[in-house]
Amino acid sequence: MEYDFKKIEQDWQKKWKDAKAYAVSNDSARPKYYVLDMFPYPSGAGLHVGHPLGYIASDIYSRYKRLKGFNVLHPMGFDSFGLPAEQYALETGQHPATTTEKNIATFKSQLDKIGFCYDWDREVKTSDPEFYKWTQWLFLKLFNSYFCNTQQKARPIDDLIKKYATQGAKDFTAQQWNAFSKKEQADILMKRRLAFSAYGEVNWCEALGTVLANDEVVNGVSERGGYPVEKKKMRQWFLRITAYADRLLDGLEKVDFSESMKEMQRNWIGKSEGAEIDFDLTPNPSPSGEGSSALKLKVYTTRPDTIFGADFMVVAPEHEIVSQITSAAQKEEIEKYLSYVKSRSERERLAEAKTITGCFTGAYAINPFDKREIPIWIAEYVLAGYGTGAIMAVPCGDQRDFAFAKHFKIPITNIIGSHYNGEEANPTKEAVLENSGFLNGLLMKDAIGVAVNKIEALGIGKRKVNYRMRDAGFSRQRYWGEPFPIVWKNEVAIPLDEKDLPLELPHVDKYGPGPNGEGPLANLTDWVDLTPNPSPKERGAKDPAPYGYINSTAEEWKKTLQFAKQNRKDATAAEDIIWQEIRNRNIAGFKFRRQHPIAGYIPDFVCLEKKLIIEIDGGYHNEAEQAAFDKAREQWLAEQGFTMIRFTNDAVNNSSKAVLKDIEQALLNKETVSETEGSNPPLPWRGVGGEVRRETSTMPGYAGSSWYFLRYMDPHNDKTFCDRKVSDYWNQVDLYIGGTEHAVGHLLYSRMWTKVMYDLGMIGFDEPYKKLLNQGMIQGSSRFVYKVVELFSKDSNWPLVNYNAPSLFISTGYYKSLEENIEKNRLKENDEIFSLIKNAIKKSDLPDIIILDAKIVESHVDVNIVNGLELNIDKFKTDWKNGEYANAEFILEDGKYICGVETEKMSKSKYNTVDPTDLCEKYGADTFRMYEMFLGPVEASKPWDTKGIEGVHRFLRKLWRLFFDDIKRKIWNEEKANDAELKILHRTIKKIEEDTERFSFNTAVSTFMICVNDLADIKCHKKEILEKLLILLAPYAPHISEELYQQLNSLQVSPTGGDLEGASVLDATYPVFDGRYLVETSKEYPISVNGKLRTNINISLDAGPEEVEKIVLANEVIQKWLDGKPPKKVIFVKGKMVNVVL
RNA sequence: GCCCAGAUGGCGGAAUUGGUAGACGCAGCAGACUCAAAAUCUGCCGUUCGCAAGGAUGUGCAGGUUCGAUUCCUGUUCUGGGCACCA
Repeated sequence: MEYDFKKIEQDWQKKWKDAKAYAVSNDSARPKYYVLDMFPYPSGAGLHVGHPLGYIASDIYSRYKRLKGFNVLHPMGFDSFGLPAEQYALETGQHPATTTEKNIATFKSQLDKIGFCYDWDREVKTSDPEFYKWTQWLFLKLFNSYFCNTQQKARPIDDLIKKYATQGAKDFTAQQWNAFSKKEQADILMKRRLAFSAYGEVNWCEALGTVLANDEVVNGVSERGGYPVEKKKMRQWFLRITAYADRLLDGLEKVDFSESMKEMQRNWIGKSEGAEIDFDLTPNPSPSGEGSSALKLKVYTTRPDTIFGADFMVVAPEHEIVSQITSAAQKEEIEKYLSYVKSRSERERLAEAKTITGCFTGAYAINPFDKREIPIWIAEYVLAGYGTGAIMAVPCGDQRDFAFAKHFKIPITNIIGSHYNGEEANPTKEAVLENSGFLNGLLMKDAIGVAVNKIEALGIGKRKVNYRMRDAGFSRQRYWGEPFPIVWKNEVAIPLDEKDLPLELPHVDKYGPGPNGEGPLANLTDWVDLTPNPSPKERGAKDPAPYGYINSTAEEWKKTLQFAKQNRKDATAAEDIIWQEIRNRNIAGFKFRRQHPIAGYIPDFVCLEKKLIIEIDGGYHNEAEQAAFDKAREQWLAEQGFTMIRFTNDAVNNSSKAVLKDIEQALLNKETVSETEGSNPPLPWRGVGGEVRRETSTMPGYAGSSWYFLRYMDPHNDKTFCDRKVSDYWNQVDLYIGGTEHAVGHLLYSRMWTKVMYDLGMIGFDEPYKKLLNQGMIQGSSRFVYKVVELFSKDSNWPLVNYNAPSLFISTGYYKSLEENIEKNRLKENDEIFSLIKNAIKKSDLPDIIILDAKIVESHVDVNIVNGLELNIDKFKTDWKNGEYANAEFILEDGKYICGVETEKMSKSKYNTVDPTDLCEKYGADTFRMYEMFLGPVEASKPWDTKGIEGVHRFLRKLWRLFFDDIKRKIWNEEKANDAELKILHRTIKKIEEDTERFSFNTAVSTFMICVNDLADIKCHKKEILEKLLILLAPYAPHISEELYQQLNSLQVSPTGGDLEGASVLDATYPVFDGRYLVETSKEYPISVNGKLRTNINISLDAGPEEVEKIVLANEVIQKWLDGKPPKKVIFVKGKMVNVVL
């Protein structure tokens, strides 16, 4: 029987699905194990071979754990909010919800083809309202909590409010607190909330009217369009992650992450201990001034011991003190510098470390100890956000300060004697201080404490622990993210009630930015503005209207909508007659809406395009009260540009034709208004207050991913984000697999959220991930072709040939030599490439002219039409770029077109992506899974190369042939296995188990190969051996293992499904290793002389040192090396080796 | 500039604790089977000297520790990844 992987894989994927083989219960007697992958962003490009690397590893481990008797949770979902979908929407007009849904479907079908054991019933999607309802809910928890410094944990903000109201705080008494206005109280509380709002700087691009990410800014201008970008302060949301800095550091001790990963997080948090020192300033911006001004400059330093070496101060350009201290003389310079800095992104300020820039303010600080006047500079290398935004620069001890001093010719004070050589700074702490007043003679590291003590004693500074980490910016001026459940009322943030969640992301038609740098949501004025209607009185109406037609609050607006709905149901006969006629654009092609609220009013029919309202009036409109209301309403609507025509019920009942004629005439008489204007008539309260607005920014990508691992546990719970009993059962993620690119962002945020949830008693653990395994990045291997575009002659600068059709491509070897030759200016008429090009382009006038230069364009070509390095020319002609090069000509090497290669990031635009689905089609999922693992260690990054996949496929076929012969016969037997066979089996069991446990999947695959090779060599077809091998293999190649296991045991579950319990290899009993089969009595010892292997001798393992030495020295090869002399020493490591030292 | 990781045949990689360097696979070469192809099987396969036996050499480079180093130490070069110039 052939190994028909297609049929086997299709069948089993269906059977497993039907039997719900991967359904996971939250209730099991077995021990739990939670394996999690970092969920993907469902990009439009679909899955490429880089994605599944980690997924296959986690799948193997999950299946292995299941065989070992664990209840394994191994879910998958999608991180489906994000910028790319929004960008795509901006370009194509397709709604992100639509494209995202489509992309997810593609991803899922691609994942399913690889045969993962996900329980899809637990799928989560961060953009699903059912999911982000809880993201918003958790945000409210963060908003309603503060970090208690005494208890070092999050507590409900209500506790703090209670405390303020009863005991007050450092800055105010309880009495004062209670007297504060709501706004004053809110502002104080905002400074403590874990999710808080404050002003933060963003990259603002005026021309695009939008906020840009750091990497969208290049050289101070926008990446797209090249418009100027500057910093702008905007209200933003933040998470107070800095409060958790110490606990995030401490937590690293108890998790199993790689050391480098922990190191990265430590560096990010960047805890440092130092001191804040207040420096007095000279009153006048000149060194001759005396006394001190009231202003002080607060600097942060980790090296207070070097204070006597502070030759200048550097203040961040954004620092507020700059404008206050700048001298008149320096004002112009400073302003010039400030505008330069404003145009620089933080990333640029970081990247160009070599350029030294700065500007003197004209002001001087005073060294508190020796009263030396220290010039104050501003420079972009000091950031406002870190420490105090100001440093004391010690050029002899800090390389950056040194470079700055040299560049601006600031004299350098040496405080470390011979440790400073004048050539470069020396950041040592081991030198003895000189020129340092009261610190003279002290070792620097001892002086730190002495200096701080003195500073504190003088009251000019204090010890201070600082963190490099800043609070996490949590808002984005974008559309495709979770809306904030926040309403702003008179500048106070009011959280939505929990029962109003989810606050669904409203639909928009346009994805461009809103006004004033706000996100697209700001364009939805109806959605944003919740300012209550003015009361009828405020509006000038004489009497309150009946039937709630005029509303005063948002709550009443809701009622209006309900009213409209009810009105539609309760339509009069006359209304129905008209509706039948005008619906579906039946009257002159115009669209009418029925009972459509316009602000607080509900007209019977309205055509928004024409701003035409039709009222069909009953008798009560004659009553005085109603008539007054009608009048007021008509007047306001007229102000908004609406025309109203009225008909009585009777008129309609008597002659609907005439009524319709009138309506048509009215439509034609009026001008059409633009769609936006028409569909969004301004509400009556617009401009009256504008005080109650929804938050229009959305949450960033990491919001959902900060807690998604909990939702998998209890994905359908509509009472809470995750039931406590359930999270107690599943507890931490035992194994988390993902890339290093999330080392700091995602991992730190989700660790913080977990700690908050733990503090608030919502879950029972404060670290989300017990063990983290980093998968390496699979890079793309790009292929290039080289097209001749222009050739230049010796005598002219003009192109001799503008070579376009037919296109000419030259093979890489020629391209390389051509490049080289042109560089050396020695391309000769008799060069091979010259005549080749000549022949190819068949230009008769060419021979007289020496080609001096050629313009050859390198371009990507799809890796999938290249075999190794050889371009498939036929496919290139037919498939590439829609046949653009059908008539192309090629200059070949040895009859082949060899492509250029480069390793780059895998990306659709580089045509270097390989679709796993294609490989699964061609070789099967089992082959694909094993090949990805066989490629190398999971942690290692490597370029993708499909070349070796054949070898793995051959291995599976060879396995198949242990069970079936060429003519489809089963060839396994029930014979008892002999020692040799058992030895192979148990050696394999041991190695596979060890390798799987240590995630060394590549060596496990080669172990399987060795095992199958060995069994084939000795023609072993015994069920006793083969069955156990299949169970070992099942996590790696589940389909073939299941098929053969079923055949071997004649199980065959019905294709329509049913219970697989006990009948599937998925739940077989994992073979138990028995060391007895591997016991050896002797070993082929390697015998070295002076560490160099000379021979092997088979010696009993029982043999002791003396016996071994005797045997070895008697050996003729060793005798030869000894040359009659006795050895100096014989080293014997039992069971390992022997080394004879001469 | 700073931090982290890595460097082994033509290629991907193995060597788990300092103990036979190159497992396993790809590619290549030679052969068997076949009319032929595919598939399969067998052998060879770091470099170099040698007919061979055997020797020399070899894990980025230069040193060191050791009876013995891909593994440990020092320095160095290059490659990849990260970064918020963090005082």
